[in-house]
Order: sequence, then C-alpha cells, then structure tokens
Amino acid sequence: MADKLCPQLIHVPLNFEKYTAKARQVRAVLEQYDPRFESASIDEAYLNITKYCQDHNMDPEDAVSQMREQVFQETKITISAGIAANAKLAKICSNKNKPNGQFKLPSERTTILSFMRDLPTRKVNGIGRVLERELDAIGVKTCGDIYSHRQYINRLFGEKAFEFLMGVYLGLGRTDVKPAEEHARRSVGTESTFHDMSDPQELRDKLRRTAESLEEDLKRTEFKGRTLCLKVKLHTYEVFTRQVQPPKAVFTADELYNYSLPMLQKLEKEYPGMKLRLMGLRCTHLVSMKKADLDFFGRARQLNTPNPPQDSKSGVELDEDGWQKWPDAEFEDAAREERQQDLRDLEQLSQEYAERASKDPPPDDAKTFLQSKGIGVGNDYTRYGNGFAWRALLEAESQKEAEASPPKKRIEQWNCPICSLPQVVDERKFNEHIDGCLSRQTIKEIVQQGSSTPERKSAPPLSQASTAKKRGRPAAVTKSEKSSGEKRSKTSFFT
DNA sequence: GCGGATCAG
DNA sequence: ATGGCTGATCCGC
Repeated sequence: MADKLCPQLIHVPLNFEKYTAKARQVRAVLEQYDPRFESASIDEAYLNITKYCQDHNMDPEDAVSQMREQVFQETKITISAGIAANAKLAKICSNKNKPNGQFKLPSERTTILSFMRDLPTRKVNGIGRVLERELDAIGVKTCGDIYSHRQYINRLFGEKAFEFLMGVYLGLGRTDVKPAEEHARRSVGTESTFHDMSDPQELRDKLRRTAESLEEDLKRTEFKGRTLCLKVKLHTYEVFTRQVQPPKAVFTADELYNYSLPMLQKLEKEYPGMKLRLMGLRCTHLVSMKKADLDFFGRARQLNTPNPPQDSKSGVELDEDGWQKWPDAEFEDAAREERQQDLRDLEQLSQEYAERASKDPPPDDAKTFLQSKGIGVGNDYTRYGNGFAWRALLEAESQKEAEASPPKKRIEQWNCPICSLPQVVDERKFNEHIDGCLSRQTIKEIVQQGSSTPERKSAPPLSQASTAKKRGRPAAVTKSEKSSGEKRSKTSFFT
C-alpha cells in the first residue's frame, strides 16, 4: 500500500550494527550527566540528573537542553526528553514534545494530579491496547477517571491491576535509576517464522536448528536453563507453549533438542496434521555460568544474576562520523530493480486475473486465482502483507480506472484484492475493509473453514461479519459462561 | 508450575 | 488493526 501511494519510496534494510554504534555515541554523552544512567532500549534511557544539576548549579531544564544539544553536536541525532519526578512521568513527558523537544512536569503533588487527570490511559507505559479498551468499557478514558471508577477495578482486573492503576492515577513511579546490566535476566529464547510446515521430519529439522540457535544465545549470555519452553504458532495464528523441567539445567543444542522433541511430538498428537508457521525455544529459571557467579566449588552462587556489560565489537566500516557508508548505491540499484520486477510480475498477474475473471463467470475470487498461480493464500497471507498479491490487483483496478477516466463518468467500483468483492469507492472504508480481510480473526476463520470443508463454497464476504466482532474474545467468553454460570470471567464484560 | 495473554520496544 | 522478534509479567487453574 505504501509503495502504491508513494512510488518513489525507498526501502531500507535493517542494520543493527549501525544503530548500536550510534547508540554507543549517544550513551557516551548521557554518561556525562549520570554515570549510572539506565538504558531502557537501544534508543531510550533514564537519567537521574539530580547530582548533575547540583554540581553545576543548573536547572533541570537547562541541563537537559544542554544535554540534548550536546548529543546533537556529537552524533547529529536529535532526541526528546521528559523531566519529571519519576520514571513513569518522565516517559510520558518525553512524548509531549516529540520530535526534538522536551517537557518538564513540575513535581508538586497538585500539578502531577491535574496532569494525570486529563491524560488518556493509553499514554501510560503498561496500559496497552487491551486494557485501554477494557477501561473504556467501564467509562475510564483518562487517568483521572481511574479513581472515580475504583469500585469496579479491583474485582474486574484483580489486585495487581488495581494497585498499578491507583499508582497511575496518582502519577507514582519508580525513582531508582540504575544500569540495565544490574537487572537480572529471566529468560533466553529464540523463535522464527517460516512457511507453513507440517511434515514431521521437517519439523524435527526446524527444532534442531532452533535448538542450535538457542545454544548460541545461551553461550553468549552464559546461562543454562532449568526450564525449557517450546512455543509453536499454527497456520491459524494460534499460539501454544509447552514446557518441561529437565533433571538438570540444560545448555547444549543436543540437550535442548532432546528435551523439546517429546513436547513437539505430543503437540503433533494433540493436533493431528498441525501446520506450523513459527517455532521457538526458551530457557527460564536461568543458572548463571559466569565465573564471578560461581562459588569456590563451581556451584551457582545465586539463582538470578545480573547481565554482563556486553560490548560487542561490530566489524562494520564507519566513516569519519561513525556512520556506515550509506545509502549504498549498489543496494539502491538492487532494490529498485527488485521493485520494478515486482511491478512487472504484478502487471502480468493482474492482466491474467482480469482476463480470466471477465470470460469465466462467476469469476474466481482472488484467493483461488492466486492459488492457481502457485501463490499461497490463506495459509500464508504474508504474501499479501508484502504487497505482492493485492498490489497486483490494485494495480489492475487503478489501470482500469485510468483507462476509463477521460470520459470520467463511469460506475466506479473498487474490488477488494483479498475477497474480490466490490467495495464502495471511499478510501477510508476501503482501507477498513482490507484491514478486516487481513485481520487475524478473519484469517483464522477462513483457514479453519478451509480445512474442515475440503470443497470450498463460494467465498463468504470476508470482512463485514468478522470486522464487526473482531473486538471480542470469543473463546474465553463462551468457555467461562458455560463453565461458571453467574461467576462470569472478567473477559466477558468487554465483548 | 503450567499455559494463555498482554505489553513494550 | 496488521508482521516478527525478545523478554517480562500477570492471571486462572
């Protein structure tokens, strides 16, 4: 879609070495303002600048201004900052004047309370899509609304959520800022997505490679795991996990594979003919292998040990500013060629589709058509996501439109590239429809229907029905209502 | 403790 | 709302 809207769009591949190198430069500046600053991620950090302000007799705002300016001078990167009484508030404030800005929230209690009062719940760090919707359902839209609705919150969301939300309402947050390495790691895992796979031998091979990958990570982080967890995602996007506790902490690919294979086989029995699109292995209940964490006899000194300060050397060539040479002309050419080829393929494809659809009523739907072209659909809608299939059809549509546009008077009609049903000519509605056709729920319905009924009936409207109910949590609701009569699960309140 | 689910980045 | 990946946490059972 982006390519369609923006044909000159340049695709840039990820380059984590580059980002890490840049982050290192930025952190070198931050360090001067708080030697014990906390890296929250590659591009986020918390600093306690209390001491810096005292030592330099500066306002927090001036100190932060200066720090941002220094970061920009030394790295050519602009950053935004929030200045507040604790980490939670600072994080929220940092989003106020993005990009390249800062915002200070005074630390007076009344100021903080009125700041929170009008703040939409979603702005708070642990309130995500789901909780936002659930809160909304009981009339809580802002953090101020939390307090007035406290009567419901405990029973609906549990004690933990209650205390968390009360803290949110009050604008409370942690003030202890410390290096990330001092935070103990809880798990090490790896997972990967692949084409639908059901052949047991192929799955074994995949498991083997997953185990080898995890061994690498365990080696790097110097951990063994006392618990081993297998994760699996079916072609329907359902996710399952299974875990075991080996007799001793595991580490090598052989051990990982041998202990996870039975779990995989059990899953194969539970779901005969299961088709996977993702597999992962994770170790928890970690045991540190770092020498410093072992006692005189080589036994683990503690169960939970901090991470090592890891400073991986990247063998990347950098220019005088520390930037990797870029954009790479070679890459740009290759990428352009790829896009062109894509377009030619799409042209070809849409041509064929249009032809067949016109002389072969009722026309194939896009799915059947693409399947006949050997393009996986339904079981592998990432092809759509990559813009391959549906873009072809969009292309065909806009082509037709362009050809017929001079007279201008023409029954306009956009066909959904996924379900092939005609849609109203309205960008917003069309987008909504496509979203519906691509939603997880819809995919699941289609895929499951496809597997239960071999001969497929004429494709039902993919979108309307499923978009309408996509907000719910069907499975959980049905189950809880069936099993526990009046004591409804909280999930059933928000359908 | 297990398995599902949410959340963040 | 969507994809992929890593990691943390919470809840019900």
